[in-house]
Amino acid sequence: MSKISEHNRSLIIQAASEIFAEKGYAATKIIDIARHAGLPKPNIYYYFKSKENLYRSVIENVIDLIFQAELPLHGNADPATALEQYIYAKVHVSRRYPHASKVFSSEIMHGAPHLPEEIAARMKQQTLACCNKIQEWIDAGLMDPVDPQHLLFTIWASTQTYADFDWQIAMVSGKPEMSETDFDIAAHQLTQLVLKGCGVKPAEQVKTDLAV
Amino acid sequence: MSKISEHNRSLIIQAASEIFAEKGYAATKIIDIARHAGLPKPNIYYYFKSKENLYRSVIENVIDLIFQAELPLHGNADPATALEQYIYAKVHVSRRYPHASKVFSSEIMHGAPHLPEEIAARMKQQTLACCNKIQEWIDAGLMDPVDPQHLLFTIWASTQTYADFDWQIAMVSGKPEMSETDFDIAAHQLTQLVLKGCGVKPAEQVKTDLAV
DNA sequence: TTAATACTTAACCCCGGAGTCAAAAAAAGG
DNA sequence: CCTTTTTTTGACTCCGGGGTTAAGTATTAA
Repeated sequence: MSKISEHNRSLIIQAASEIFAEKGYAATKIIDIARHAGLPKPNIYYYFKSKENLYRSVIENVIDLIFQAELPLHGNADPATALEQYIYAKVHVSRRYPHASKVFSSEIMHGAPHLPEEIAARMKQQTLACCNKIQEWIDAGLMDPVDPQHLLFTIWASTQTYADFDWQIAMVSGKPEMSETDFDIAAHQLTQLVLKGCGVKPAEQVKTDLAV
Repeated sequence: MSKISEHNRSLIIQAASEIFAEKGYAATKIIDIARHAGLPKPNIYYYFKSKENLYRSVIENVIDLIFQAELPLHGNADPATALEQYIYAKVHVSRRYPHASKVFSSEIMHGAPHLPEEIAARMKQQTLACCNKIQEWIDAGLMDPVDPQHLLFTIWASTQTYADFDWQIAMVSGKPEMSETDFDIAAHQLTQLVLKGCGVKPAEQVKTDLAV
């Protein structure tokens, strides 16, 4: 794949992400993506054979970002640290890649008609791993016996909301868009809510316990 | 407005809600709504002049339901009771009117292009009232000093997620759909998370305090 | 019973957006 | 250089879905 091809492909994916996020799949016109990428329409068809195909490429791109954010829950950190990092990672995705978040949400909301089976399987499996990790913490007495799945749903929803419902947040708060600090405050407050709400022992406490 | 007109209108609104929720505005075909309502296509245009107009009617319908759920925060109950009822009301909307929830979310996610200015204003004003109420509780020492707006965002997101992301929840949990009990568990756990996470004093405590 | 109004229906129009194509231009390769 | 491959471009086709029309059939009102 030549330099120019690679460059144009990423230009198009980027533009497509934005337009798909803004309008949704059906309302998106290829020509709008083309204009936004500064290329003539047939180029889109040259690099990606169809609208459907382009959309799938965008989805794959987006999924990678989402999956990246799951990493903090797969290390060996204590629950307080892991959950804090997890929430920050999730909020970070909403801040840094709002388009990706919206495309993903939109896709899921409409029953994931374009999501490859294989990706769904990976999602399920990864979620299971997260639930197991949380269950371990519960069994070890490091936090209250909550339902891990519902806890995840709450974290997912609360963190993605800052990208997906940015319009509502802007309207309600009166600010046209959230600052870096606003995102940090949001992540911090959600972390506190989760840690305190689930009775998670602070990190030092855990170390001490294990040392004894 | 005759009996038959009223009946058909509500048939159409109902069918339209479902299809709009399932597919989104642009991907929805009027003929699908017609079929789903058991009526010929031109009837849709007879009762609602255009797709846009029908969609706006659906939105108004939907907004009413959403606004209904805000009521618990406007009474004089103590925070523990009010928040519990609020969360249950929100979850109830997701369970009972999943289509409404999705239509609303989809609309907001794409920048609310069809939402009348007047409704946005009501939303803002009502949110402000909720924030004030929470701030009062904080000032009265009935809960931790959290940011009321972010708390609301968390509650909105976490409750709506059960309607909006039902596909993901079904996939992850392995159950094709959530039972009544599942919804109750979800509402209960979220309530606990919020109450404990925000250090809300239990209802009895509040009464005692005021009595002293 | 009749006139007016409300509702239904089949057949139609039309536009916009997905997708194509063939020829030109530019890059790469020898 | 000339040849081959990649990329660009404007001008096209085609069709699906929004919206219309005009003629019909029920309902209502008096």
